[in-house]
Amino acid sequence: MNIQAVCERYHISQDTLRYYEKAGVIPAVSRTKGGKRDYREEDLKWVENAICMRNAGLSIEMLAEYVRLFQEGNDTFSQRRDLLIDAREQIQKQKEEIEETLSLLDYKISRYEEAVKTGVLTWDEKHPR
Amino acid sequence: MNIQAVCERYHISQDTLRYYEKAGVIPAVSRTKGGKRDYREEDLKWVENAICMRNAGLSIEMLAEYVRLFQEGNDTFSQRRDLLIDAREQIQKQKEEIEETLSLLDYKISRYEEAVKTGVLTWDEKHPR
DNA sequence: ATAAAATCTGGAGCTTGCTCCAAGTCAATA
DNA sequence: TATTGACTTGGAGCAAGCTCCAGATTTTAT
Repeated sequence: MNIQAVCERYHISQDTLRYYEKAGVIPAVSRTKGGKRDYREEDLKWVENAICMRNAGLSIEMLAEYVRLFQEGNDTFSQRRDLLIDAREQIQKQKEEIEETLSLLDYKISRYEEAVKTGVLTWDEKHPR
Repeated sequence: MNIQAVCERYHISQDTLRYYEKAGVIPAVSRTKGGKRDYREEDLKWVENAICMRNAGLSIEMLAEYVRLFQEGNDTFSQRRDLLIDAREQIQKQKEEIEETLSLLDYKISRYEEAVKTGVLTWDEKHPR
């Protein structure tokens, strides 16, 4: 599968795909004899993984470190586990920040729905701005 | 309340506080007659709000737009409501990405816990990398 | 065989969101 | 009153994560 097909499938630019490879976020992709990238099943799995983790907000650096450990072989299981636990903690915390903000937004939106109707914006004192 | 006390209370730098004000993420802060910032109750509410929204991942630009509408007065209720709904949708989506990644991470971590014990790393084919 | 389209590489450039710095002002203390 | 320390501003600098570009190579279509 050529790079164009991959970037269409995942709605990601060619530049970003090449950048991910150069940055080590995915291992070196298979090539045709002409030197063009030829994404195999395995490569696509790595691309999906990178997109998923990046969408959740994990850093390029962290993903590259995982790939580095992966390529180092079976002596790095515990380091990889620790890295993944670290990643989980990071995004779990982010999820909590989001939940807090969501509930605040829900409150504010309800106040604005009312304000749009009545022409008056009111805040319950128990709530922050 | 002076700027130092505020940044200590919220674990945020003086530079960031001044930047938020300059960027319009919070309205202009009250001043002493000497020209120093003097954060009143109202100012602190805005600071808290900015920190909460930024932590959830909302952009400086979006927060500044809200403040702009706020300062424009009561004719902007519906625009502010729409902006907040937009914000909610953004971070709701982000929360979903995180949840997807969390469940993938949980699976991978469990595989690595096992790998660390047994020396062998296995993937269930139903799961992605 | 040749033109056009796709891909390659290395490196420069861009955007966001801070972060740091210099030079000046204000305030409290010795 | 002099000095020290906190605060001010405008602007430069920085890190992350792309994004764009130029010039070369490969592939496809005519």
